[in-house]
Amino acid sequence: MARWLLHVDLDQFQAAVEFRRRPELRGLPVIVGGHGDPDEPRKVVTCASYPARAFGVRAGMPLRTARSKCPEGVFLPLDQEAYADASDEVMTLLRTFPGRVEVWGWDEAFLAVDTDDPERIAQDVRGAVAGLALGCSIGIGDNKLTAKLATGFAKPTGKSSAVPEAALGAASGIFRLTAADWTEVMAPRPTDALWGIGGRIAARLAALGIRTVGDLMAADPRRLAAEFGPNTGPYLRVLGHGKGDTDVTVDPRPPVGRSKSETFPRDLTDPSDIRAQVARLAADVATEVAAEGRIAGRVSVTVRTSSFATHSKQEKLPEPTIDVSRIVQIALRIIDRFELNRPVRLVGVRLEFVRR
DNA sequence: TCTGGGGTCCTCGCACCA
DNA sequence: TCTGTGGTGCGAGGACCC
Repeated sequence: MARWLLHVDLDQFQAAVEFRRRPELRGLPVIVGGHGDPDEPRKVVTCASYPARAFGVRAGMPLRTARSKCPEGVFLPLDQEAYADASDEVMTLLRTFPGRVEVWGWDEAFLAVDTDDPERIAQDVRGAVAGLALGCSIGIGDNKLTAKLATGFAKPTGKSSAVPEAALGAASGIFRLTAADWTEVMAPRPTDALWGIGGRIAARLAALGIRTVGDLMAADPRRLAAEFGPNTGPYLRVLGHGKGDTDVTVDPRPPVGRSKSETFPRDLTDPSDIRAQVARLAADVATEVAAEGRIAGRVSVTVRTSSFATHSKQEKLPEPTIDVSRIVQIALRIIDRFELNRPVRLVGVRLEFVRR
């Protein structure tokens, strides 16, 4: 029997959770984000239902833009608690299948299974998830990278502009991608089709004449190392060849840190207002961290100005602490090191934990 | 498309020290 | 004592992901 990785990705997750409690919204262009008010400035779309996507609405788009593209859209506020509960339901269900489950965010998981018929298991998973009144797409691969990319071809919308021939019949919501068909499927695609390569790295690759996955496969590793560093350079080439992690970690890794940030509806200019917001966020995040019994070893403060320039300063604590007032005091000391001479649109406070 | 919030990991420059 | 060098820790920033 062979080892397979199944990447399970819930479809239009936040919208689907809303459909469960408001079935009358099914089939409508639903847009979830912010407080559900499309007039609210500086809030963005978290999830658009497939009908809303047909209007050009996308995650990350300002709500105001979404409304101009889709005036008849139904705008709903985020309900983190409901999504967390729904996610738990799905992950609990996945753990009833033979195999190992690694949770990957709210709406994704990897399932490692030993089988000669991974499609059969994928169909069973889809059926079980449908029993929760949710939908999912499943990518089957020989590692996490191929499984994850396969999901993109299994999505109902046909996420990619050029869906491979084999996926055209994938109304089943399942697609398999392995080393055997990697070159045929992926080589003609742009480098940012790969999981882990975004717009910035794709642009830097393009400057080296590397535009497609096929180009990346043939690239000189020394040249990549010179451009991207001794670790990232060779790693990019490995990605290009479709090699990926096969380890599935059942136990969640301990978090490295916790942060809170806020973009204000209007820029802040008064330093005392900025200090007050930093103190509030620091107190919030420190209270949460203390409640979980974690110990902060480092405090970091981020400031984003009206021009979107983002700067952060940090301080390692002489003694790790869970004391909220002490953390607030340090955060204020850090914000006082900034030159607050430009309007500020966002501040954030991050705590990094001491490993125990 | 005037660009959220919460994460993780990597790189680079600098200071310090042996 | 002065200078060079290499390791290490820290701070800042970049990039990616959902």
